[in-house]
Amino acid sequence: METPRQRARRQTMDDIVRLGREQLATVTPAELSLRAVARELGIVSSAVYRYVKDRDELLTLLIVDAYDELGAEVEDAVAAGSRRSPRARTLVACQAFRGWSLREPSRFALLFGTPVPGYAAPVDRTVEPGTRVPAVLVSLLEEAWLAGDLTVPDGAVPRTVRRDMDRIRAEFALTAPAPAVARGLGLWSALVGAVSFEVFDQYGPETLTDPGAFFDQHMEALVDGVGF
Amino acid sequence: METPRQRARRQTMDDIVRLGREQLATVTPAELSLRAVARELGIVSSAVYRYVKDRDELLTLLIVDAYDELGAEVEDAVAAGSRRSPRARTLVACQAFRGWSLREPSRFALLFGTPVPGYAAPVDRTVEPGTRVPAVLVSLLEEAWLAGDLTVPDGAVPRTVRRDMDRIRAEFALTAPAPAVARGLGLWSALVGAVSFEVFDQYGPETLTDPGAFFDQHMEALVDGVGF
DNA sequence: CAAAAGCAAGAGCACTGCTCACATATGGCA
DNA sequence: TGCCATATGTGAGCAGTGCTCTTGCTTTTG
Repeated sequence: METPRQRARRQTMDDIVRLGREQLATVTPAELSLRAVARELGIVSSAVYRYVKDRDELLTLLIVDAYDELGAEVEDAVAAGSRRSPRARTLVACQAFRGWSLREPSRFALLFGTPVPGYAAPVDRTVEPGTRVPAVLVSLLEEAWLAGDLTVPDGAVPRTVRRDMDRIRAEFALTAPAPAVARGLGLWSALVGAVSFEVFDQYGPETLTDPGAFFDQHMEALVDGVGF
Repeated sequence: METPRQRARRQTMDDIVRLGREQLATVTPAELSLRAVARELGIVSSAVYRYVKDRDELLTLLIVDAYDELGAEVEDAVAAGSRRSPRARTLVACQAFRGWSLREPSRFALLFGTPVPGYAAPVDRTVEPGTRVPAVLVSLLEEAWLAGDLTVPDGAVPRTVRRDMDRIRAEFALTAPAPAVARGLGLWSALVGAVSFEVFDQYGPETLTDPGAFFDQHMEALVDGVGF
């Protein structure tokens, strides 16, 4: 049974995360303010430390929150097109990733931008939600491989890289060969790079009038490169 | 002739930029402190505003500084191997980019990470130095095209993208066709993405024991995809 | 030589994260 | 039911930040 106090605490925790998330809509992660959260919560600034140890603690909560929302959105998008080819669904995943990121630039920055000052995300809490999107990509790769729709790139893979890829293959129980996995990982970093360019306005000013079309084009090229 | 006062001012300006750069070695852009610069300069905090209008102004100075150093380093690396193929030199450029970025993570973050709060880099001062690296990539692409060493990807390019690419082609006086230029731009964003993953530790923990080898592998794949 | 312009100092405002001593409300237990 | 520990909220305070303004001094300039 949940005592009223526990219930109140849980609600307050939820409010804190919600207010933090709302704050991230207008402000970058580095300037996220605990005092502002307390203020909007109608509580004196020091009281918020009863719920959250640190500013870093709040960041961790928001990171997990963002990873989960992003992961769910990508997973849903992929699941919605479950009758299409792995290649097509991979493109859908990329578009879903981009969509969320453009809608939530500050939360994207929280996950993939400059890490905040001395903060190191606690591995045990962020790794699992943080791997949801790459897990989707990797499972689509595997699916394509099993269906015989994946062209394995030829050319030797350095021994060190092969070992790393084999570890990943074991972790995700993949049968797709190491070179393909390596390309998949490359796709992941290239995807984040492309989205990061858009979200952070890295393309020169006025270079792309239709960034969406360019993105789709780019992703198709990348996916082709993977061997889909 | 330079009056002593002008001379002193110039030196102080140089010191400010130098101290800022040194501060960036241990601290992320978001927590760069004007007061700290003033302190190390042996000056009271308010006096630094005689030289630098804003914290943003200092950021701009440091951005230009970093772009220039990075640009020079990449250009030098490419020039050093001037007898090699455009493809090989493109890979050299990527490696040089990665090298500088890993050596200067905080300055990399300044250029390619989360943009600081309300700060928008003044276009007239940052665009020129900021395009040095992409300019190198694009000139290597052009060189390969002129040498007949570039396979133009087939497949149609959406009209909007084609227009954007044509604008870039005009700006850089390129004869290489639009689809190739598009792939070149994609390479640029993928390169930044890959380096960003390393600098910001985006790959899971302990996934890559030999990130350099993976990077080289990945870049070769990307460069192949461009058509080199 | 006097006026103007440049530079530095110091106080002050508003904001941040975070700690601590204290007061009050709540819940389990005797 | 009454008591006592625990949970929660308060307010003051410290150290740090960016930035502004007044005040005094120094250098350059007309």
